[in-house]
Amino acid sequence: MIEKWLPILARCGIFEGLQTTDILDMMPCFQPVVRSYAKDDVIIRIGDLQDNFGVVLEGEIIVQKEDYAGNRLIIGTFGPAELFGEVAAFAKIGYWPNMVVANSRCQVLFLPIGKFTKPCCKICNAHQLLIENMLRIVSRKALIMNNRISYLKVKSMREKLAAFLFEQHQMTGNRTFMIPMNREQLADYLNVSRPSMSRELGRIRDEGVIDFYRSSFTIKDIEALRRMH
Amino acid sequence: MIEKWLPILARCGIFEGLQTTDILDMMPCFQPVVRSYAKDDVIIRIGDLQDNFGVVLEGEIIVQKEDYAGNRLIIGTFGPAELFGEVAAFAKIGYWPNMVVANSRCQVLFLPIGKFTKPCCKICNAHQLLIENMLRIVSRKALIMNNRISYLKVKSMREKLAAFLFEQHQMTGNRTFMIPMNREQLADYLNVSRPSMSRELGRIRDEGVIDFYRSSFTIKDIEALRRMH
DNA sequence: GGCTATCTGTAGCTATAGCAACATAGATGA
DNA sequence: TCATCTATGTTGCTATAGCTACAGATAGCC
Repeated sequence: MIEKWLPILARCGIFEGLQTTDILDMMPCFQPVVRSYAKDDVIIRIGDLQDNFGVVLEGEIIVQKEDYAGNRLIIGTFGPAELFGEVAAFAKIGYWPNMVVANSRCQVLFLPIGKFTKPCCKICNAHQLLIENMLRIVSRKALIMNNRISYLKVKSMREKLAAFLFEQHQMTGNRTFMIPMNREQLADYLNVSRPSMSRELGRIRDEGVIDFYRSSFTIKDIEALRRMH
Repeated sequence: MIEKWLPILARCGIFEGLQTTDILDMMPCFQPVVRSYAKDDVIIRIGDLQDNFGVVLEGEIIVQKEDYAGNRLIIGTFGPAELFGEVAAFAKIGYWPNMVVANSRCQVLFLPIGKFTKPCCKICNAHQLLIENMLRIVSRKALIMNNRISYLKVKSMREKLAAFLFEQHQMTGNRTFMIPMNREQLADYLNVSRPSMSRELGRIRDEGVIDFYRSSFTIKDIEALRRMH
């Protein structure tokens, strides 16, 4: 059953430097669990007890915060071979600090962290490597959050949008690109209201700096966009 | 010279589970550097090349972001035995992503990360422990940032203040406590303007929920404060 | 004691963005 | 093809918080 997902697992950062045969060999030690979810299923609720973390095998999940009033902040979206919950798991606080929902039909593998810090698997040399990989992964994710704070720090919506669009431009290396979110999600990502965001996007377009249609954006004046943030 | 700081290092999370003699033994391998700074000295500029991280030995440092207009966001303040820069160091991006300044006269120890991932020191058993400690530390810090995002997410200043004061109350376990920042710094921490914050603090006080004088705060109505966030 | 720095509180004005409500246009499905 | 639903754009009103400027209070220093 796990064999089916080996190609995905091999692309996963925690197993970097390992052979697929090694991964397969150590799997029984981890006693992994695979679960399936439908779109919009709640995978994890805030406060759920945690002794494991997730690996997305198929589909996409959203990690988010939500307050009593229903305001949502998207922490991130994760697809095949990406991890979630590993930060809280290794901080060992014992419960999930964020909500996780399915953004599409998806399959998720859960790995308990007990076996990571207490080596017991057949390939013990690999143990050291697993921890070093995990240290790198967690650090990277912490850094993404650090950058994320930069977004949220910015006061004006114009700056948030400029920073976001400029980053998308740099990531894709293209002046025209598709963003991986709809308006509602982008607003939740930048932590602003959708109508206000649409209004500001319109203004920036009217100034001739960008153009857009739905999820497709084109930067017409890169310098102006850079000056905005 | 390093001997002088052993009591501080022993309290440091990376050496948890090690004897002070072990710490002393492995120090030559790390080729540590100790530097002194005066208040307000810039310790690290954004973009400085990074192959190490810092341990505060004495005094206090501030990790912050600053934009061209001089707006500042305080990421955190760190005192004796606390680390800074280890997240970026182990994410291996090669440069410092935040600015670090001295909040008082201070002494800082810098440890290169090369020796962490490539064991070579005399006490090699300890190597494994160092990495596991570091994984826990980095995860915790990532989690603090995750919580920090919760603060910044909140739209209204009232909610930010309520969340902050409530957390201070829970941390100290006391209804009266001193906050470790002045008004200007608190405003930069919550990412709001100082006058607006003073105004809102005054309102909350007028409602009989809190009382304060300078850095000393007293919560008079815990339930009301809890309801605010 | 008196001087100066810095910190904190206050007030008025204004710009920004939230919100609700509605309009339009794709997309989906019977 | 039509009907429905969802995503997106638009508008007006309003509340919030930013900003500047100033005033009072405190602390440090000579």
